[in-house]
Amino acid sequence: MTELRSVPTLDDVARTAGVSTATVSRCLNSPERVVEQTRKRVMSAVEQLGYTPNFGARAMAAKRTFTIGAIIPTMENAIFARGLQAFQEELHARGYTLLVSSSLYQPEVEDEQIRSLVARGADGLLLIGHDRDPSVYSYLQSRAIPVLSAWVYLPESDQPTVGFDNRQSMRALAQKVIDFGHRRIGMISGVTKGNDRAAARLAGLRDALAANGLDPEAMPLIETPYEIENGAVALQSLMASDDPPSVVMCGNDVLAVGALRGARDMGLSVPDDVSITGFDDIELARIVTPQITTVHVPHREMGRKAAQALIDMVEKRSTGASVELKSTLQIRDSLRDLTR
Amino acid sequence: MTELRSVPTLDDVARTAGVSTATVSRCLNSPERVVEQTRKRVMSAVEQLGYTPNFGARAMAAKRTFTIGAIIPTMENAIFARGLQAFQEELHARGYTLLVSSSLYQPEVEDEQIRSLVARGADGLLLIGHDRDPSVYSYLQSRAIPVLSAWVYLPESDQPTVGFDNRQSMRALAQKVIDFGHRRIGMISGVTKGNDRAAARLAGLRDALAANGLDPEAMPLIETPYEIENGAVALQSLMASDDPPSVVMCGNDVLAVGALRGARDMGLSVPDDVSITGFDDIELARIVTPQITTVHVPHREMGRKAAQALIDMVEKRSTGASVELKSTLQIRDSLRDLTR
DNA sequence: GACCTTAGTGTAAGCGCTTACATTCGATTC
DNA sequence: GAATCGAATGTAAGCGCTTACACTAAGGTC
Repeated sequence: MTELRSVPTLDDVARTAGVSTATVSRCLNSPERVVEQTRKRVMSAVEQLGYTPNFGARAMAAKRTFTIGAIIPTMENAIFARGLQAFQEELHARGYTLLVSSSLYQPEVEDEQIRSLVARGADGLLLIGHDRDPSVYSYLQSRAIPVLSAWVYLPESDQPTVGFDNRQSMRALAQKVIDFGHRRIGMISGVTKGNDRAAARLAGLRDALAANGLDPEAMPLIETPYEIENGAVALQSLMASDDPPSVVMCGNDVLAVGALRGARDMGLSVPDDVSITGFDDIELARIVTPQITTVHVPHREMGRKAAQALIDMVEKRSTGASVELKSTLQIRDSLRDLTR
Repeated sequence: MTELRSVPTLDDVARTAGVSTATVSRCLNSPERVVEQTRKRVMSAVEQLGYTPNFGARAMAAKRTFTIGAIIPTMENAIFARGLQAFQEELHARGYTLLVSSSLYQPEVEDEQIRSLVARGADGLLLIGHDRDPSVYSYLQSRAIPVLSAWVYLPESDQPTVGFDNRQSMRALAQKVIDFGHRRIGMISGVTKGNDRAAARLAGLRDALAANGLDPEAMPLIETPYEIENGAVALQSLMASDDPPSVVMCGNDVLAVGALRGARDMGLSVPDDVSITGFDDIELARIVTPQITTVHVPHREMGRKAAQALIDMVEKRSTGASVELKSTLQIRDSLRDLTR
């Protein structure tokens, strides 16, 4: 039965140690400014009382929180997990704490989360993608809160970005697909509205088609939220056509895995009856059979670089330059080479 | 070029609206106590200034944050994602915000995160599993912060739990495996130290062995962190034995998927050469080929129930009763029935 | 020996909010 | 018409912390 004494405050510690509150605060925040003997006394009082500083009070007085906020579209699939994990590790190593929320791909929810993180005193914010209402950026700017957009690379943007060129990457993959002799190409894209990464990937595929004399407008296309089940349904609908595609390119690996299952459920063999490609190179892509041809994104590196860049901005070491990462093609069994 | 005026405060709003700060505060927190006309004036001032309440100040004055903290072992694989998502949705519906951190399965890190969440004013805490240093619980108790342990069901514990009986569930699966004629059973377990769920699953398997006249001590066992790669390595090591098991039961689906890949890489066919089982029934289990026999855990329901129970505790409607959820066996292709 | 440093510590003014209590004022009651 | 009441609003005291500034004492300097 633990007694329920009230939570100890700085004052209690000061009284117990026989010093002023200022000294206690200094012991905690810049110990080198306090002489050893005093510090020991204070620390043992801290220990004895089980004191933990009140974060809100500290934030209010110091106007710093050493907290970074991140808002990702979803935690449910693995797209962001690895990058975020690396982001978090790097922050931790630099003495910052990460606060995460998920927006469920809904701009209004994201808005709310941004305000909530700001209200909580986040020193900086990591957002995914860059396409959002300008008022969001002006709100953050008026509060002098650094923002970094990740998972995209847009050097010409006002805001710094850390990521890769989604459009170019998809274009490269599509070029490979075309080089393999595919002409009837279908796509299962993520929802492009409010999602610049999805839109860029779609655009990249169209670029490749146009560059090879194929009609981008004629391409069978289904837009659907990033969920496995949706990939399965979409594939079946594409393959039900009179002139089904020889390859279905998916907006990400989650859709691709779904497409794979869709094909299997339909009795189609991949890649003999239809080829499938993904994007992101999440773990899933190498686990399914056949393994999925995809675009490898250096997620961990992106997370780490994003953390570094954001901290630099927060600590005023830079105003934020964009960082580009290179994606690479991962050609695996789910894509058939028709030229051989 | 947005001007960088300083962040508006309650005072600014009050001045703009020509009322006192108390009235503004009431408009925000209990609007029904303010007459319509005043409220409108205040709200338009809020709008006009782009005012957002300062969370720290609010928490300090009100001693309530409407924030719940959760600490999960990892975000990197999907084990907790679905349950947490449901937890978050339910909290949101009830007006609470969720703060998540991950402990990387390290008790010291978890400790630190707990203190950090408490310092941030969390009204209640969700933890995974129940096996931790008693000082953690007494610390929380001295601060009167409700805690709920999830992913386990331990009715006899001091603390409320919401989850299922890991031991019994694994025992049931093992019984099925034995009923299918398997006698040479190997296990790839998660690290049991500091992880009561992993330990319970291992114990459940041993229970079943003993109950069927098999020697629990003789069972080949590898303990390894929950990662796909580790599952692959462990399986290969188990199968390299002179008398390899006919079935490898894994501590969770992540290990099982790894084991599956390990078998494939070794040229073994599942389930003809070796059967594999998992635990959790995450999406992965149904995506791989063959689909994995596993224990289905109602993750979403668990998340929802946990949120309800925790809020009830925070709002003093209950002191927290444990809730048991039922797991169910999912027999799929990765387990061979040797009796037919 | 008077004066200046400087290191170590204390004093006290906020930071932005909520809320107990005080005040005001129009409506109701007799 | 005076007394009473209650609804709407205002006043002001903290909540727990950081930090600018003030103070003290011990060395150094000339």
